[in-house]
Amino acid sequence: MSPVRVLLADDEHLIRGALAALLALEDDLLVVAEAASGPEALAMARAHRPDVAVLDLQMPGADGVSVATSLRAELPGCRTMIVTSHGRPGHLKRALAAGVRAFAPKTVSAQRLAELIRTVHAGGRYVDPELAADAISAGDSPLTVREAEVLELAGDGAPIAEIAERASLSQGTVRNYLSSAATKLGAENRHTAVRLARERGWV
Amino acid sequence: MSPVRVLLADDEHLIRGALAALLALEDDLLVVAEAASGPEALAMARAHRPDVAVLDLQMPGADGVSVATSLRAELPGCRTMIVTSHGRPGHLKRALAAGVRAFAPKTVSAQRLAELIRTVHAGGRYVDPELAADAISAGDSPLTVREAEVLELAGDGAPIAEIAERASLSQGTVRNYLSSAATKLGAENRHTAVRLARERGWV
DNA sequence: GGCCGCGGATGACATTTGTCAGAGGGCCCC
DNA sequence: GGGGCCCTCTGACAAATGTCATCCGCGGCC
Repeated sequence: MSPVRVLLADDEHLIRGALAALLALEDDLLVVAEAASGPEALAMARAHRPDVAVLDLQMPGADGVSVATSLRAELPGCRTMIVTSHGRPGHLKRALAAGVRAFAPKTVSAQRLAELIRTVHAGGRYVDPELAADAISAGDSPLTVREAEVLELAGDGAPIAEIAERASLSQGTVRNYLSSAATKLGAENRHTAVRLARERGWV
Repeated sequence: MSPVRVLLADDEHLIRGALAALLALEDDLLVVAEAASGPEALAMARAHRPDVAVLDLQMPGADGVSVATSLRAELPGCRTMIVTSHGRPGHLKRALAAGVRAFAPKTVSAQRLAELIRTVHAGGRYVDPELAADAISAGDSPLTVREAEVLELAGDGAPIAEIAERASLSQGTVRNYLSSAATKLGAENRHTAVRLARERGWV
């Protein structure tokens, strides 16, 4: 049986290299390409057509989920999985929606990762139980589209005026959205609201 | 010549394990202990007395810099180095002040890391050139002790009243500190001020 | 058609925050 | 002793923000 062809994408050279070395020890796995950014991961995937793509969630250029979305369209035969340091419930949700087959934190062992790659290649799925529990308990976002939009623009602490301009809304409207978003999230003001929404992966 | 005894501390099992495997390939390096948190790193160091401690900056319990500080006091013979994903200028400064001998981003290769460990063991020092440049251009914190303190309490978006209470200050004083801090940082409001100070590693 | 509910928008009003001037006390250094 | 810097506080005013009542348009439903 021919080995599983794997693409590794992670911007941290140290980790990517170490991972490649470890996976190389497995007879049935073959790392055929490595990438340090989202776009590079796409290019490498096109060139090497891997069976499984192991993607870091945070990468320069394009994050793991958007890479997975593109891959799904371009290389339907290529299964994708996400590995990440900071798993937020919303990320998991977005990832699954993008057709990602597995979602694991970087706290898993290399042994386990190898197993996951085999599982995914065989058509299976896997989601870290703890992340899954978080995602379920966090539930769906109670925010409307506009609320989330405005909340995102408020993310870097910009004043209302700037948010209003960037969203092409009146300042009053922006304030209402922020207010209702904060109420829904149980926050005292928009800044804590932003933080909470981020923690739950809703922005 | 006996090998360099190395302690690896990183909360991401995947990376720690992979790293250990890679370093094991070097004849002159010996990973004698691994830890997944700050306190565990300290305990392992006490038990195994490594020559060099490779510490992740972000760990549960206690971050790399505080571990380095404790190690310096308890095991003066143990050299410390920090490896991190997100290098902020202020972290570098704090690390050097704590007696850390090397500071590198996780984008370095394992080969390079092995070299660094040897350099540090031999008494040398190393700072990633890019991080060093950032640190120099960022300069010293213009904030007074209290300003930084209040700014930190403002970190999670709490209202002034709460900050004042937690800092045991009058609300007016808090507002003044936040205002002057924001002015010094060139921010429009305290929230962007917090963000900027965080980026520069001043809080 | 008429009615209801809902997301979206607006303006008015109250509260919070930012800014400024000033003032007293403590500390260090010349 | 004097000067300078920081800490703390106060009071007052301007600006930003939060809250609320209300209105509009749209789709579903009786």
